[in-house]
Amino acid sequence: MLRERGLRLTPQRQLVLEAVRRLGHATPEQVHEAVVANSPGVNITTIYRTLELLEELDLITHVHLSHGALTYHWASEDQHVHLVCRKCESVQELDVAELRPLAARLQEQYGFRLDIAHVALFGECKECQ
Amino acid sequence: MLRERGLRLTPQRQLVLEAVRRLGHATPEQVHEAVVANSPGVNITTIYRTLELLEELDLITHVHLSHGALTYHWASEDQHVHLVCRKCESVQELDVAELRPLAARLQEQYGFRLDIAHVALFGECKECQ
DNA sequence: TTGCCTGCAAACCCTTTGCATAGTC
DNA sequence: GACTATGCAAAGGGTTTGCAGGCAA
Repeated sequence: MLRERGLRLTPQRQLVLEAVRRLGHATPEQVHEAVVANSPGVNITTIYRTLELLEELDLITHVHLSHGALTYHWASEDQHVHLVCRKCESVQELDVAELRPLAARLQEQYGFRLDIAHVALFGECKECQ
Repeated sequence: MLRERGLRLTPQRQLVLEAVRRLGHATPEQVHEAVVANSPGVNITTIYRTLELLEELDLITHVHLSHGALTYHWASEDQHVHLVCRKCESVQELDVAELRPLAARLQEQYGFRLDIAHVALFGECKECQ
């Protein structure tokens, strides 16, 4: 995919992609830690640039969990919605199917195409209530 | 309300509250601009501290629109959900009623109490599709 | 060899903290 | 007069940019 676009396949790019896939959900900093564990010296700047690139290629996506905390994950992984508790900060995953009715309604009524997997819903979890 | 809690009523606090109510949705920086327009010299630190305080008092709330951009708004205003277009960054408002079925379902099935007004949904708006 | 990628350092934005002073009660 | 709230300055976290050198093609 990279070469098709005239881009280059570098060790760093492979490492970042691998790390995201392995970690499941991870912030840029967590990806950095994981990459550095194998090959020290990789700069966090490269992590940011690579994450952005991989997202353009639709290999990964990101979601805003809270306070602007970005988490990236493998794009083809089972999609899910994130339920974020504002009290204990815990994150619960939810099958995207739960949002299908809403998505359909938004598309029909408002012409808005909901990016289901990009959604984070805030509230209060069972334990905190 | 402030005095009940042993807190003080200051011009700055009145100005911030007024600005939030008047602006509808505003980032801390926008609130700051609005306040400074009337009374220059009010520091942005005070804006942050006051916004936090007013939120504790349930006079205002905030929502994460994108990239960690906080926007505050008057708490008793008609509640609404935000539809954020990831392409053009536009924000559309949606009646919270649209999310009631989902909220009910989350409560029943997962014990998660959805904070409806705090939700921002990401996707692509009509124009960008 | 070409020119994209990287590492490094510094800048950047937004937000928070420490401290002395001002101002409310 | 007591003690909270403010302004100022500086630090902080996370992210982005500029630039010279390194490396894939």
